[in-house]
Amino acid sequence: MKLQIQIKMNEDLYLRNPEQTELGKNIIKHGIQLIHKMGFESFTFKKLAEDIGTTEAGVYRYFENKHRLLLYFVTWYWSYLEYNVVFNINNMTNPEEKIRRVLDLLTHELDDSLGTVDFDKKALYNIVINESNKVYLSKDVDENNSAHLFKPYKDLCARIADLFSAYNPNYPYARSLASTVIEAAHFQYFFAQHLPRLTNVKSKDDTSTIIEFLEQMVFAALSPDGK
Amino acid sequence: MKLQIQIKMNEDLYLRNPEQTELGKNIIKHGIQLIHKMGFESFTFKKLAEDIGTTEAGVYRYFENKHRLLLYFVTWYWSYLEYNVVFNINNMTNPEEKIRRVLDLLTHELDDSLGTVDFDKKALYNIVINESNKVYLSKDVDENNSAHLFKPYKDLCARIADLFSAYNPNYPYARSLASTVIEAAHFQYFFAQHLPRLTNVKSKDDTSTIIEFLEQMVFAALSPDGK
DNA sequence: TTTAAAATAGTAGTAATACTATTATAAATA
DNA sequence: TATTTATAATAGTATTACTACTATTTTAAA
Repeated sequence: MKLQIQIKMNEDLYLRNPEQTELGKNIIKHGIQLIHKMGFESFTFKKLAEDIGTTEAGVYRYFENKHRLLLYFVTWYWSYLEYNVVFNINNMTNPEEKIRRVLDLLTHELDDSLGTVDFDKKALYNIVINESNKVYLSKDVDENNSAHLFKPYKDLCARIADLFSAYNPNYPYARSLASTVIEAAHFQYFFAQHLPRLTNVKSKDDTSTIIEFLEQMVFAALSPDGK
Repeated sequence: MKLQIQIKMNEDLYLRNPEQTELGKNIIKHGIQLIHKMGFESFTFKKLAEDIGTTEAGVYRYFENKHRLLLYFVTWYWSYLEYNVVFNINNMTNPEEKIRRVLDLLTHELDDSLGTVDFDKKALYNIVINESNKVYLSKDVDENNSAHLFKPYKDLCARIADLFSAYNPNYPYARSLASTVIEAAHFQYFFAQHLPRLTNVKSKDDTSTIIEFLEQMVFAALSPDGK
């Protein structure tokens, strides 16, 4: 049995819920493909509209601008990942095992174990790697943050930080380590692909090295006798 | 005695060397101020030209586009930082002490110990924090990389990785740790300022926590008995 | 069953951005 | 002094990021 995944999105992310109409679903589906293919900077609502077979104004009725659409995608990923983390470690008792599983989830494309969606998860993972930082590295971080648009990212980070604290209650930088690990997982993948001198990861498919690097770093940092 | 700092920049970064004319120097000086004030997305050559008192075309004669100008600034920072690292650890013998000094340099605004420049170093540091990732998170990474435009970043990373390897020759992820630490230093600063739930750093002036976090992480990871 | 109002979609704009081509002016050299 | 040569300013264009308005369809009330 396969479930259809439904993630409740913050209503401030969109002007009209894209999940409720055919056009809306097409905006999501084709939007992910197009941003993935041409990169966020070259992506425009006009190109998206042409791709779908609607008008530019049609897209604008769903999303305020392309930044909001990107934020919608990235937020979906964060939410899905947190849900995936919770679901995966649910039946585990060993804190170390939980952390290993989380690092595993962070470095892999989203799998379909929880259910299916009607867009390209691989493309979405690539968007997260290449573009996700841009959603908060902007002049309206504070405004967006006040509107709780980054809540899923902060929840994910807090959840991982809690695992670190459970493993070693005396470790004082759980949140910093969590955000560092999330970002590093993505950056190491990107560097392996484009700037290999910045990493020991051999290729973009070499997820095992990313995991080994992160595991060694995390458990060393969390070690009670860590200097 | 104060020296005037001169950093040799890759000639592919600009159309005409901005250091050789008054207008060029103004583009650098006012460009840094403007990007810092309004953020890279809102920044345009037209606004810069108006600010300086020249024309848009005048700016275009020096830089191909605003991305290249940003890359020029970020590259200057990387080059200066590497020079600063070399200069600072030059007379040190203890590998641990060297690493501590590097982490210190990474988390602080550029100081004037090496000499003076005629632009706002504080503003440049903020640009690096807020915008530097955008120079490589773009569709033309590979092209820019082929033109050696990221060499200073890679050199800086290699230099830090070498210090890690000197401290522990058996550590297998020196490069990954170096790039992670560089990025983390900047991200933790940004998170403290805008998304505090993602960090244990209390405020943007709380550099000591950033340093303590990074030091603990680095030395734990590099520890020979690290699990 | 007609009619009005509400929702949705399409057309046609505008201001700003990111440039480029052309013309004008100043400086340097023959 | 004439003439290249270098540099700067003017005036464009195509594209982007929207918005206002009009047309059409759907829904609901009379």
